[in-house]
Amino acid sequence: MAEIEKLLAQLNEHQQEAVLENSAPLLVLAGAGSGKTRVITTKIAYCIEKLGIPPYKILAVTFTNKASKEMRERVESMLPDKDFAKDCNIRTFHAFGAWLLRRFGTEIGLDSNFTIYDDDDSLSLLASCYPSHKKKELQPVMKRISFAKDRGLGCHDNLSSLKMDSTFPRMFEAYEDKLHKVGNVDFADLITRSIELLDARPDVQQWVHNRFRVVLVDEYQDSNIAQFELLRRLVGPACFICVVGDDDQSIYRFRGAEVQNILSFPEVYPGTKVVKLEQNYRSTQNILSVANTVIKHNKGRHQKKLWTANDQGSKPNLLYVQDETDEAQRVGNVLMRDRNYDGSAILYRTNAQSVAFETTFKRMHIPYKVVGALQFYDREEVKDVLALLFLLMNNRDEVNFKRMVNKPPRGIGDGGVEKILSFLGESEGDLFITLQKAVDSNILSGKAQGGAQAFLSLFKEANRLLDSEELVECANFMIRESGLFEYYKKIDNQNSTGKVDNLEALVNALASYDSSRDGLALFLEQLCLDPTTLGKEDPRDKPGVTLITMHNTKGLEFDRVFIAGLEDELFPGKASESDDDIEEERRIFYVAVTRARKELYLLCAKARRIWGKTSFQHPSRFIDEIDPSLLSVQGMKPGTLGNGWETGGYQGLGLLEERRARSNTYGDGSKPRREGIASHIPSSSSNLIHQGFGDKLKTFEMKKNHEETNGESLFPLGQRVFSDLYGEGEVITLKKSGDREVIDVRFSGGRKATFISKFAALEKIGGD
DNA sequence: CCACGAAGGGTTTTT
DNA sequence: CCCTTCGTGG
Repeated sequence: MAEIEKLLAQLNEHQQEAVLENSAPLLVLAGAGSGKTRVITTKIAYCIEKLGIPPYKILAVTFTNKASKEMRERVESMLPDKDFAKDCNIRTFHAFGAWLLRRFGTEIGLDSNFTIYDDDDSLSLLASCYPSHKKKELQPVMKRISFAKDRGLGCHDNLSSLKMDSTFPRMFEAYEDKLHKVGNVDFADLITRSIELLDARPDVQQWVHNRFRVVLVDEYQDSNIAQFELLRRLVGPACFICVVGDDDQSIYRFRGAEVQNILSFPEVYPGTKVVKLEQNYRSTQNILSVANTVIKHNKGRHQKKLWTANDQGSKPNLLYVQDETDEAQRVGNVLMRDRNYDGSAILYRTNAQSVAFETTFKRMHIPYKVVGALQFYDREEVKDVLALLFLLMNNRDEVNFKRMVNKPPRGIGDGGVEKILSFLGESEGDLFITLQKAVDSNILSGKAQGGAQAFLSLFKEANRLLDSEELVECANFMIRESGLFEYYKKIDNQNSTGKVDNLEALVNALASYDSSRDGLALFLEQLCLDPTTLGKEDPRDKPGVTLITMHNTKGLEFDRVFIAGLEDELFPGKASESDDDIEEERRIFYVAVTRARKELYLLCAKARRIWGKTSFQHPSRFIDEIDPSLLSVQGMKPGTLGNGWETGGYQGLGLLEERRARSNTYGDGSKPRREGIASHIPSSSSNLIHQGFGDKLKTFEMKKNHEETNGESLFPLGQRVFSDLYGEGEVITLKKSGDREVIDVRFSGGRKATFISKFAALEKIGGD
């Protein structure tokens, strides 16, 4: 009992207020590092210990697997009885939906053995509705379908807001029909069908209302409309609801997250009490200043004053580096100085960026762990075995049937599959009855006939093994009898890939589950909900530097944070076109910066290999948004040598390599360009470089331009200029991008080049 | 029906 | 750079 008092005593006034309020609906607006998770976990402890609420009556919802794991661990560490924490329903929104549907799905016609289609499977399903369409064409359609479902829209609703063509509702409907027929659900269904369930079955809703006395939602700013609708239905009249969020940390808009949810909460729940947490306990003042100056640039946000009583701390560092290898090396050097690997994290925008760090760190013998990357689940061989297991659970699963019926090849080609599936209608969707009928009718070719029979008996025996609760036996049998074992062994022998080892690892993972059909179901479900944690221990337990995407770091904190790849078109990403897109990217940056407790490093490379081609990078606009006095800068910004970013100054790269890289990147002009800086590079200037101008490439002397920028134009349109390199010319275009002025200059002889005027080594000539 | 080779095209971010 | 897709020859 004294424990809970101790926990409370550690909280500040506002945090305590948030923990102690347990009747009125509660909205906690919590800035980064303000102890938000601590409030939720303490609240859970308080509800159990002080208010005597049974743990199983508490539901705590998060949005990412990592966050829910984190929360569960923290609650466990707070409660004297570990089982209490286990009894609490601490899940992601999707995992909760799966939990509910597994219990009551039969009420809305869902089989109890449904499995969950991931994005790939969903696309395959849609493709099976439209065999003549290419997957490429269908992908955006599938994306829209998911998006619609995330917003709580069904195929019969008004979909005009999605701006799709008139065939879209039809395709949406066809997909939904098919999904119902095969008896599985997709990710969005975990939410939308839960809503459907609660609407269709008042008795189930009543059960839920009786079950949950307390509902807590973390990272509420990331909830989408469908999740909000589900939440509304979960909360009964006797249920206390508390949501916690920060509009500055909303980074899942692409998935339908609706910041509006946080604003309208008090309207939906009249009498809502609002508590604000504005004291940051995590970061130094210097780090917080960087975060604040950047997020200030967002227009659509609530003013709030996040402050800290912490030390000033050291100045955050900004490092300009040559390329991604140099980037990793510099980070490695910093790490080697004090060897605080465990307390350090490298944050990047895209998963692909981890590769450079991994290879460099291996070479430098720096321990590291990659968090969140699909390493195992993604493998072809693993997916194959899982497909067999999915099919074993649900014999209507057409996607996985098609994947495996002829893998490894057993004589059933596309034509054969077509013939088999023509019996689907008279088999009530059961693919094995379908297959049996096809075999009986003798319409398959000789080879296909034999293959079909083999596939049938494979599943017959596998089902028998599963029914006698020999799950591991069953999996091993399928792997060997299907021919996958031999198939992958051969591949392993040819190019020593270790695929058979992965098959073994998969069976090992399976072995820790109950040997029944239910055990298999649980295994598959956990796998679908969190594919990153298959067959290996939690990577966070391993010592070493953490490599992680910025999205995945939400809720985490580190003594030292490196933010890699602060370059235009990488971060903010290439597809960020609208102001809203940029604001979302800026929030991601804000989240990343505020993960750091003591030290912060920002990295910006001048060149980067993307798809095997080197492209020259431009510093991220977010760097420009930081007051330079807040940073300690090392290395030189591209363009500072006075020649724009096109014509040199990239020290450290050989001329040959540089020239080749240029011609690759800009030479053919085929690279799609978005609105923004890059699009202002005229293609003729690339020709100029392409035509062998490299001969004259040299490092130019820095020629500083001392004129003030002040948002004033440095060069009017038509300004005559002189360049040491090009000779006389005239400013032909002039654009502003943020506080950068970018000009194109045409020189005598027709050559053109692009400059940032602030840094351009150009002399004005003639009248002004 | 299948294996192999050429060609083309593609990066966000997560459940 | 890697992965999927498409076309050919057996």
